[in-house]
Amino acid sequence: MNLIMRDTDYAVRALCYMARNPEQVASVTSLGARFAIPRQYLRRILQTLARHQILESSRGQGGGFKLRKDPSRILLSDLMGVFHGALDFTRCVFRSAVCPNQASCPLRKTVKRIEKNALLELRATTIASLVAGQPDDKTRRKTPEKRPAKARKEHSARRG
Amino acid sequence: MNLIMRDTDYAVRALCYMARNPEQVASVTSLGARFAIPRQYLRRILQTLARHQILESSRGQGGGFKLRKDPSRILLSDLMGVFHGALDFTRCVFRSAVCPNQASCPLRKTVKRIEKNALLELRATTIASLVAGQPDDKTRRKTPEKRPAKARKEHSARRG
DNA sequence: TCGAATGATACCATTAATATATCATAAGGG
DNA sequence: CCCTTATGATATATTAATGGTATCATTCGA
Repeated sequence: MNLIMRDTDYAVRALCYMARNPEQVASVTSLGARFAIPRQYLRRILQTLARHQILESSRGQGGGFKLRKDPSRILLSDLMGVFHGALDFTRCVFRSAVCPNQASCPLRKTVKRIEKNALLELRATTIASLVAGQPDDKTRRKTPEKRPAKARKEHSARRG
Repeated sequence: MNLIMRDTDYAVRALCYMARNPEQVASVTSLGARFAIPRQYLRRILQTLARHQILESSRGQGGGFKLRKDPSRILLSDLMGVFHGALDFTRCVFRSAVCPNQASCPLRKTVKRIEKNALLELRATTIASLVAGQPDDKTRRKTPEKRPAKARKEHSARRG
């Protein structure tokens, strides 16, 4: 019952960073180290975002990614859509074979109402709004830079 | 991205039926046939509900299940909790190892807000309210009884 | 030309979802 | 009394989704 998946979450972090550092071309290696995200996984994520015109990429030495779209036009709902398709709380369960009276089914109506409200909020949340809601990078600098870029992913406490 | 899982959905159907037929002791076989739900799966579901004091069971010939709790006190959120634990849209993703600034993280706040609203609706939805929202069994009898109780589950069009 | 970077994509491991199967026990009916 | 129909408990199987890794090709700057 997870609303935001890991890939979406990782994407958000990387995008927020890029929004706060718009001039910089950020490489997967540096971003992965900074946020402790597995390199190859993050790489696939950013490549996907580039294919969707959200990022632009440059190859070769000194290459990496930067924003192509304005942060205020990158909706959380878009990102979820990129990685998992459009939000659909009723996928499968209410498919016609199982639930023949789709139109009237009150359970479906309830779920659809919840979904609609969730979608409104997800569309109102953008990279820009997330960055704005966050303390500025310079003000809260406690551990970020001194984290030894070691990606402690292995102990990956699931269900923690 | 499914809010209601199959087991919860199956449980809702069985419970709604029992709410509409309070005197009847319903066997897994009859319910499974009526709603085209796999027998053994439904059985495990109802056994779980019995363990949670939502149903009472009787064994042997003529046995089966009936409601123990009043339909208006069986919340949709409860059922989800029985099968999948309490609703938690932020499970795992925001665990501390990955998201160190849990308190301030604006993404987390957004998700928590969505979750809170969803929970309000899920708690407002009961077996009683679902039954009330549904046309009475006798009035809408179009296909229900003539469905040949054959459980067309195999073609199970996933992602449909 | 070397090395650091992405593009594309195939592969792998774990977990969750969705069942199915089985052994034991209980209870009613002939 | 035993057969059939039930549930109680639980182990096993199957499939898809999730999270992550590896690799080959290409690009580009020093």
